[in-house]
Amino acid sequence: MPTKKSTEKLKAVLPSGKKDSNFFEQVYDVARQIPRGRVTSYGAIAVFLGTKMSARMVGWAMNGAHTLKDIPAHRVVNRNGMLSGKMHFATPTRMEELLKKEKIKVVDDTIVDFEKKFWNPAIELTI
DNA sequence: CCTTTGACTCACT
DNA sequence: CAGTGAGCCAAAG
Repeated sequence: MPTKKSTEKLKAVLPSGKKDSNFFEQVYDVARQIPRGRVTSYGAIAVFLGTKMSARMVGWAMNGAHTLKDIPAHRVVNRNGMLSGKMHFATPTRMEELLKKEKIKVVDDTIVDFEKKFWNPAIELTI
């Protein structure tokens, strides 16, 4: 299990320079592993992390992930498949375009066939 | 240290 | 069926 690799990255993971925040680490680790052309939801990641009720934290972590640029935050949307976080990108249309580049159809700020493109970390990563 | 907020979700009205 | 409220946890101010 390539967990060691994630540990290396720990040094630059947090915006505040705090490397003890295991929560953020996990969120970033999962987000990085989202396959191209697939998407997941904040809630799914939250469940995977064990804090299923608090998907907000995932979104908050994504905010920090924005600085790292190695995190495909555009592949993470809310449970409806709507690009709720698009406004947090450089441009509101950036997220949409990134998704379209990955063959993901986006209509009205919502991912088409979201359930079909859905990537469940709890299953794919099989903890 | 206490208050506010935040890219969510579920549930009740 | 749609809207509003509350719950959840952690970080930033």
